[in-house]
Amino acid sequence: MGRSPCCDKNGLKKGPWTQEEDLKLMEYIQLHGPGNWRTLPKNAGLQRCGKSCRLRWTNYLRPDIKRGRFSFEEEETIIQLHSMLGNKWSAIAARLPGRTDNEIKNYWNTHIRKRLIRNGIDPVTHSPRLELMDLSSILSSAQLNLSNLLNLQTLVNPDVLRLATLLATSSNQENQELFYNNQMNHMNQTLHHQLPNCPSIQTNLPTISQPLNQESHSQYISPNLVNVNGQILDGNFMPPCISDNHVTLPNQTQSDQYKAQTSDNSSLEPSSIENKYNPTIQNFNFDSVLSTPMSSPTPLNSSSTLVNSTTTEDERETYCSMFKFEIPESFEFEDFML
DNA sequence: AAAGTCTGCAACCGCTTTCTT
DNA sequence: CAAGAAAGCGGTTGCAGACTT
Repeated sequence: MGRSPCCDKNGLKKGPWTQEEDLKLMEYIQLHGPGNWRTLPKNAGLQRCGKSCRLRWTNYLRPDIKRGRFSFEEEETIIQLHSMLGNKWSAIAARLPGRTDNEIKNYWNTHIRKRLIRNGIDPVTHSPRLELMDLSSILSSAQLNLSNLLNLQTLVNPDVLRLATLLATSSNQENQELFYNNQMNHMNQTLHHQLPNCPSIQTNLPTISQPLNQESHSQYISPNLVNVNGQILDGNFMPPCISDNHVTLPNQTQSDQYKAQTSDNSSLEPSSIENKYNPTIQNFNFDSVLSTPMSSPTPLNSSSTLVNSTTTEDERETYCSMFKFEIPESFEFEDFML
């Protein structure tokens, strides 16, 4: 037969914990340690069920809990892990010392999720969704703020980067360099976060002398793995060419160019921006480019098979290209997954 | 200043997995 | 091996405080 019931639910207290209850629970755990939640409430003199005690301890009273705002690095880690693990909050929390699954879940739902949607990123698949994009917020800041959007997302999902490269056909060298260096710095940061011992990437800025057609685009941003100082990396990035107030789409005539007046668009209503720029976006066939055989990992959802020790070579490559770093052969996914 | 709305988060609920007998 | 309880987990709710009208 099984165990006896953990607690009689009748007459047990629910709702917010009082200071006195917290004190009782902490004192008891300091003396006896956590665990055996079934008998703990009775022994500690609490009118709560064991489940409630466990939750209170793990989410609030534990001494190693880090409170306060999430740092940029923590946010970035959450986004990366979520793109890989989905809503596996406990697995994500295991990678963020001092943070609880509940806290991460709340933070995701109240902050990160909303911001991704605002930036046109589907929070479930981490893929770009133009219909979700808040054009006004993107266009209203200086330099189109495109690099900010991309900084956060390109290392999560290459499709976003590919969208950026679609916008990268002017020949403004200064902006090419700016964006390229920005991307490089961010890539190195993320790389070192994942692989602390990996040397920094240093490559020369490729020169784009004229707008790329789709064929050369595919060639240019194909998922070639490049060997950088002995590390195999996905070389799938290139600098978009964004001039001060124009972004030129490939295969577009001058009249179709996506003109964004960065100096005055802050005064535009979202609807007027949409009306002004939608024709260009609609005319351009994103689907045809996105369906070209580039690095496009299958979007993960919560039911997707997670990386494990039986992960195939192809799957490894997929995850590599997703995050732009190599997963060494010796890497034990099972350890990672806890 | 009051009422209504929004936001953040602690805690609960119910389902699944793990463990014990 | 089966039954049933404990533990774990993710989704949801309810409330307090902040913000807006």
